[in-house]
Order: sequence, then structure tokens, then C-alpha cells
Amino acid sequence: MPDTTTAPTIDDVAREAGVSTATVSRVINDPDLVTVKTRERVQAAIETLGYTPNFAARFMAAKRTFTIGAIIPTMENAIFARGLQAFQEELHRRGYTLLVSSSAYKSKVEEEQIRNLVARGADGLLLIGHDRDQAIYDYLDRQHVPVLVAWSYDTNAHAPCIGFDNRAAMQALTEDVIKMGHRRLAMISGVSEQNDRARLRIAGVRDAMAAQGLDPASLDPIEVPYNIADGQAAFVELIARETKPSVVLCGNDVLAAGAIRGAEQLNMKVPDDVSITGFDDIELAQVVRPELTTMHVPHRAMGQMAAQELVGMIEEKRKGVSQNLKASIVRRASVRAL
Amino acid sequence: MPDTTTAPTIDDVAREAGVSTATVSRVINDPDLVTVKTRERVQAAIETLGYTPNFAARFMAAKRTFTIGAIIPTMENAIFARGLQAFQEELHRRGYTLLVSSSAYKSKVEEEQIRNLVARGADGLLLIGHDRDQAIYDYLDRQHVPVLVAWSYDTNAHAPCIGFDNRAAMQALTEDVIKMGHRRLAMISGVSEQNDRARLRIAGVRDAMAAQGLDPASLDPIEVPYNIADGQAAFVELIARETKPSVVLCGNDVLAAGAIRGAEQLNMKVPDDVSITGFDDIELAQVVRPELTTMHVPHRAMGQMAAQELVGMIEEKRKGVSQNLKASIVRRASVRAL
DNA sequence: TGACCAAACGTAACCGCTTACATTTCTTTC
DNA sequence: GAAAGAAATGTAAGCGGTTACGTTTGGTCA
Repeated sequence: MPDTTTAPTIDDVAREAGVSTATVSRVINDPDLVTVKTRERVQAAIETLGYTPNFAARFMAAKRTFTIGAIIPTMENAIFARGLQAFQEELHRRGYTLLVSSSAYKSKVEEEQIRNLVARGADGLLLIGHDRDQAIYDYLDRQHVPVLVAWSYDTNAHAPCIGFDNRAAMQALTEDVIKMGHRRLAMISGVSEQNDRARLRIAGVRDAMAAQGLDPASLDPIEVPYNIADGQAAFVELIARETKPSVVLCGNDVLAAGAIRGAEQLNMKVPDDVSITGFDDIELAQVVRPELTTMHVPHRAMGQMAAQELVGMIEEKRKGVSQNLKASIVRRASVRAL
Repeated sequence: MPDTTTAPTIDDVAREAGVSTATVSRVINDPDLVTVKTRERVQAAIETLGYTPNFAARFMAAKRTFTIGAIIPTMENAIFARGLQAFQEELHRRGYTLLVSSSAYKSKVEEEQIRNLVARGADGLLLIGHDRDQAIYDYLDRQHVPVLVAWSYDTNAHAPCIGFDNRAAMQALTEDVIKMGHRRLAMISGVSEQNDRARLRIAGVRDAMAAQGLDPASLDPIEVPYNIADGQAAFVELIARETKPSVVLCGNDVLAAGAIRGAEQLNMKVPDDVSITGFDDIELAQVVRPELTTMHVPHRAMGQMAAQELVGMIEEKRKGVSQNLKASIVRRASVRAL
């Protein structure tokens, strides 16, 4: 009688089907190597025993897992959701499984997750943004785990990336706003430490100011975590400043949604009393009132291309090639011309 | 010279430190068993080689992974985000790592993910809702993998659960609306196939109608995927019906946000021309205008308790005990009294 | 019918750890 | 200082697969 208190192994299947373990392994991994007759017998045995090959054993013997790990800063809001979904779908199409962890924007946690995923045998890793200790890249290098960075484009970085130029995008959006007559700019940024996206978006605003004859140093961005409540508080703080801004540029749509709430709280009309911009163009941007003028990021394309590239790197054992995707301004109702 | 083309193993460390592999293993897993002096020597070796124990090997030898798997229907919207975040935080506190997959509301995909996570050695699984083939529960049983269900409470189900009574909650919300004078009810539901939450919420509406002397059979809910665009379309369809509803009850906040958009599209005022309710009380509910009257679900508490319970089941090798959390009505601006 | 070769299948080593058990080293006690 | 017992360390089996290599089977052809 088979031991039902423990999961069936390949030995059990082999015994049940009256073949060797090698044959069982073959019908699982390369069925053509086996006669139709025995193949069917083995498959029947697998079926009746409810056998699932043990991943760890498999990985140890074969060194492949067909698993990709992704570590995103947060799942709490939808910033990465759509891109990740597309990433996952493309991976699935290519026979890979995606494992996701979130780091809560903490680099220590991210490092832990990276080691964890690597130790688990992830064939490749998707990371968000470039800002992290060199030591991590060294570690990944030593372990020969291909890494691809998304949501950021920077050819000087240590890893290949599929993303967009956060700085240039923010500059474009800001110049657009300035050209509509705005002179008193204020900004609510995400926390820029260990976050190149946040950092570069601030730089982008300053670039635009400089290019349009405004003093970049006069921008004094407030940095807060990416959530609505903090965005709201930051907005209120900004309005209380000596020179009241005519436009508040936000590091992303979530912050902008918070800013809109802040305006409501202060009985200010958007965009009549103050203009507000977002970044990302997630669903939220079209849910708030007024709808947000924002920077559209090609989330799905980015996710899909990232999957293709990462799988390519793994299977062809080659270096990744970076791609600069285009983000574009979406003009909606939250900004008005002065 | 050590082979740098491949990751260092415990043997490399043992050699470097001049001890046996057993000793290395001990300093990693139970440092007290080893002299301070040798411990330091081993740790130094680990450091210089950049050694990370191989998970698979570890799992094979020890049968434990300190990993929990969670499979959620979607990451695209925030329905599960907050609860999952709390779940993850609590797990982290207890020394476990969370691996997340999403099934896109497809039961075949979910089954695949379950097998995958189990084969990967997940010590336990968190699943959403009860609706799935008995075969899956049997499989999990055979593999001795503890399972906990969240977001749903049902003691007749095959698995223990930490959740709330979707049916009773929806009934309460609906009765509240009826008591405000509404008689012509309509509903936009999520797809109810293989989704007990959606199914029970429909039932809840009917319960309320019956209890308040309305004809439950007259409710003809439209079932659509949980996203804004589909909610919007469903709303438009509903309004075009012979008897125009005075209130549209939505299966969740995402659908309700869509409904609000639909009303806007038709130039209808909410709640003056039509009332709308949501379910879940995710952040979105307070972002849309008017703010949604909805059913508040204790996401964070649910996630945290789920983590505690699941870890308890694993470590104490006991059956899980279900908990019925309380969801409560939040009255905001999207419903008016007639 | 027998020789030859390809296809099918089996044997066993190996992947990198943990741990039961065996051995060595160190303390303690008289 | 020797014996006994405890603490520290080492040895090697085993976890469940894959796969190189060896053996058997079966078909083809002279």
C-alpha cells in the first residue's frame, strides 16, 4: 500500500507504472523519448497518484526553474499594477512563472527579497529603478542572475533597462505648464532617497524652469510617501507658503489625487484657483475630478517588452539591451492657461 | 583558486574556514552549537565568499521553507492590496516570506499557481474565496499544505477562513438603502462564476428585497468584470431599461466608480438623479465624487489575522479556526433619501 | 537467420544542503 | 592525573529529481 501520509515521489510513480525513474522523468520533460505505450502508462500513474514533481529537487538537478522574480516598491497603489500584469502575461506565454515581492520602498527589504528570490533559483529578476547599492549588483553578477530594470531609462546604470526618461518627461510636462503662463511652481515629490524616479522628476522640473528663464533654486519640493493622505497634507503646506503657487506639480498621480483633495479642503477650485499635474496616468487620473493632466507612461508595453527582453537574456545568455520608451503628455482638466 | 564562475556552496565555505560542512550548517541554523571562535571563522568565510545557502537544497534536506504563498484574483486594482500588505507585514514579523501570484480570476490559472507554489515548498497557502474544485482541496490535503481562505466567511466550506459574511453585509447595505425610500433597485455585479463573493453579494441584495417586501426575482443584475470601464457600460445599460432604477448597487467600489462615470456620461447627477453604492471601501471610494456610500471591509485586520492564523496552523500543526469579521456600512454622499 | 544499428529504457552519480550518529576535545571531579 | 561526562566537531546518508552512460529491445537488410 502506498504511503498516503506523504506526497508521492517520482519513485512511487515509477513503481506504479513499472518503469524506472529515468523514464518517468523523460515523459515529464521530453515525452518524445518514450514509447506511446509506456508514456500513457506513466501518465496514468501520475494521474492516479496525483504526483507533482518537487521543484527543489528538480532545480537542484537541472539548475533551471522557469521562474522570474520581480520586486516592486509597493502593491498598495496601482502604479506598477498594470505593467506587472502585462509582464506576467507575457512571461506566462513563454512558459515562465512570475513571483512577486514588494519592498515597501525600503532598500534593506529589497535586498533581502533579492537574495531570497535568487536563493530560490529565479532565472532572472525584474527590478524597479536603478538606485541601489553596487554590492547588490555585484552579488547578482556573481550568482549569474540576469537583471533587468524597468520604469527608468539610464544607459549609465549598471543594469540594462526598459523604461522611459523620467527627467526629460517631467521637463516636458513642466515646460508645457510654464508655456501656459504659470510662473509660480511648487512640487510635491515622492521620497527621493534611493528612488531615482523621484529624484529625476525633481531634476526635470528644475531643467524646465532653467530652460524657461525661471530660477530652479526657487523650487523647494516637499517630499512625502506616495499616498493620497500625504499628498493632501503636502498641498495644504504648500499653499500656506509665502508665495502661493499657481500650479502644483506632483511626483505621481496618487500624490496629485491627494493634492486635489487638499484643494477641496481649502475650498480652492482646480484648476481655477490652482492647477495640478500628475505623473503615470494610472486609472486614478481619470477618476478624480477634475481629471488629471499628467504624463502618460506606456505601462503595458513596458511590462511586455521587459518580459521579452529578460527571457531573451536568460535563454540566449546575452547582455540585455536597454530601451527608451516614450512617455507623452496627456492634457486633461486639472491645468488651466493663465 | 576558487571557481568564481559558479556560486559558492557550503563546501567552499567549509574548506575556506577549515571546518566540516556540518559546522557551517550549524552556524547558519543554530549558532549556539558552535564555539565563538569557529563561528567567527565561518562567518568570515561566508562573508568573503559571498555565500548564500541554496534554497532548494535546504528545502530538500529540511522540508521547511518559511515561505507562504498567496494567490489573489488580481493585482490590477486595489481590492486586495491593503489586506495583502498587512498579511505580508505580519508574516515578515514572524520570519516568513510571502510569494504572490495572481490568477486573473481564472480558475485554471489559479490551480496552476497553487501547484506551482506547493511544488516550490510553500509551507502554507492563502487563497481568496471558497469557490474552487474539490479536487484542489483534495490535492492540498494530500500534500499536507495548510490552506486559509480570506475575504469570505463560510463555515460550511472546505477550508478555514478569515473573512466576513458577504451575503449578510450586502443585505444590510441594501436594507439601509431601501429604508431610505428606494424601491427600484438595480445591480452591477462582478462575474459570479467561481466567485462566491460576487454570488453572495447578489444573494444579499435579494435577501434584503425579500425582507423589505420587494420582489427578489425582479432584480436582474448585470455581471461584468471588476473594472471601471465595464462598470460604466453596465450603468448605461441599466439606465436604458424600461423601469429606470433609483439606486444602483454595485458589487464593489471599482464598479461603483464606473457607474459614477456612467452617470456623468448620461448627464445624471449622483445622488440627485440616481443613487449608487459600492463595496469594500478601498481608497477609491473617497476619491470619486460624490464619495461613495459603501461597505467597509476591515482589510488590514483581515490580512493580519490571516497571517497569524496561518502561521499558527503551520507551526502548531493544527486545524485553522475561522473568524467572522465585521463589515460595516459607511454612509457617504452617493445615496440620498427619497 | 544473424549481424548491425537505432530506439527505448535502466542504472547510478550527482546537485547542495541537513542531521543522526560517531568521534574527538575539553571540563569537571575525586 | 585519570575517568567520566559534556561539548564541539566530523562523517556520511538521504532529500527527489535529472542525465550521462550502459544495457536491452526491436527492426532492417543481406
